[in-house]
Amino acid sequence: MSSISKETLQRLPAYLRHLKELQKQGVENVASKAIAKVFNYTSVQVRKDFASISEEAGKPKTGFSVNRLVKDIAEFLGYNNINEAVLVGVGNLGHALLSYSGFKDYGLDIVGAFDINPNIKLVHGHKIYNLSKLESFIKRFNILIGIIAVPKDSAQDICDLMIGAGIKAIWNFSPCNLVIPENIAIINEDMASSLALLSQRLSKILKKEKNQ
Amino acid sequence: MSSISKETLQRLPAYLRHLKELQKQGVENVASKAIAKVFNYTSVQVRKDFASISEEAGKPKTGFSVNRLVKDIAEFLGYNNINEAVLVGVGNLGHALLSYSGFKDYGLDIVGAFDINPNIKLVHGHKIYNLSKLESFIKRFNILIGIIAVPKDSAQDICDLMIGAGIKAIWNFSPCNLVIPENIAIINEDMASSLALLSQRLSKILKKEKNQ
DNA sequence: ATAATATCGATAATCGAATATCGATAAAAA
DNA sequence: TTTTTATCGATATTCGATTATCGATATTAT
Repeated sequence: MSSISKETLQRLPAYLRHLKELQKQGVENVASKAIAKVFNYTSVQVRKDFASISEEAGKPKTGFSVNRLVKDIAEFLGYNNINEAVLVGVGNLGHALLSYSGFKDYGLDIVGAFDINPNIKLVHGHKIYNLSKLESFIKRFNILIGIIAVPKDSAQDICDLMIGAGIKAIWNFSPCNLVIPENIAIINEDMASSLALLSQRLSKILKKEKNQ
Repeated sequence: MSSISKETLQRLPAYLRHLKELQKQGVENVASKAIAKVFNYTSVQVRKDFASISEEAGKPKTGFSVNRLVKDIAEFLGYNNINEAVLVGVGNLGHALLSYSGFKDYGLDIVGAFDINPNIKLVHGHKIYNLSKLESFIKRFNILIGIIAVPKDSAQDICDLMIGAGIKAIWNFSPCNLVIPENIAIINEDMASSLALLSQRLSKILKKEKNQ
């Protein structure tokens, strides 16, 4: 069935952002070519991406309905049915995550935040619970998503604790490789990996400029 | 020449982390199969990745020298010659980035932090400059990397300012699509994109469990 | 009404990355 | 010393994603 490619899936949120911007500007229709230009893709790719998530076809000479695309992408990404998540680790990064108001737009709601340090009480409207409450909280509210923002040395312990309590998907912000069973989803937010890519591209650009 | 694939490049930092861990444990040699198991790759992939960045071959029955791999990967990723960067936006996310001590290990040094709000003075040992100083700072110290951690509405302005001053690579943490000329490198740290992937994997897992 | 044009969808071709295969070889066991 | 075994590198294959091509069609212009 709806077997969408990983690559397409990852482009969708960016499309959506852009399309919402167009919507705000009152644009009603948009050609794949115009969108392709913004993102530096080919128009074929944009059309294929759209085709894989929307029933509505684009019209020759007119393009795609912006409203319809916004609706279909948001629907596909599940931005309408909110997922609840717990966050563990309310250090600098945890603070940043808790203060980010955009998650709800992406269908994510951090309903519980935990830290081993009981001094912290309230961060951006989120009450901070002691780590000892994590397990029962996850079980009681049947939470499926866990966000890890603790120092790397405790990340694996927190991960195990989460999985033991019933968490099925982990969003890991700690710079470490977590070992997990195979029926658990994980995304590592790996800054080192991004940075490697950026550095390489920078080198290429500098080399190019030199040779000109 | 050394045309390494994007995918390989992005796996390297994780390998390095793991290999350093092995090094700490006193492990001298490691088989590609053992590493593959940790990351859920095939051993062939691990070997190909290593082959693309190291001259040293692995030995049958023994595997690869951990020390040598650590040396070669770190060298390849440029973790020895540090890149200097400026950061703009010292809100919650900016705080988190400034407080992260790991960047230097990845060859990145945030040498200047800027904010439009002149009340902030010092964050984790970094003096915060007024945004008005950004351009001259970049020019004076010949900074090539700019980190954007401002609200999305001002991100494009900051981006333009950076590029105008000579920045060649942008690490964007704002949830928006920046428009840039083609001789500039950019990486978008797009949480919505990661989240989309995580949600999809979670759905798949839940569906699987239901059908069992 | 007819012709020109922009855009589409579907199919085919290309490209790049992951995986499988297999002969070679270093170390360990017999 | 000979055999077995774990592991490797190189090559071939498969797979998945991107890009190119082309005929069809809605709109606009003549």
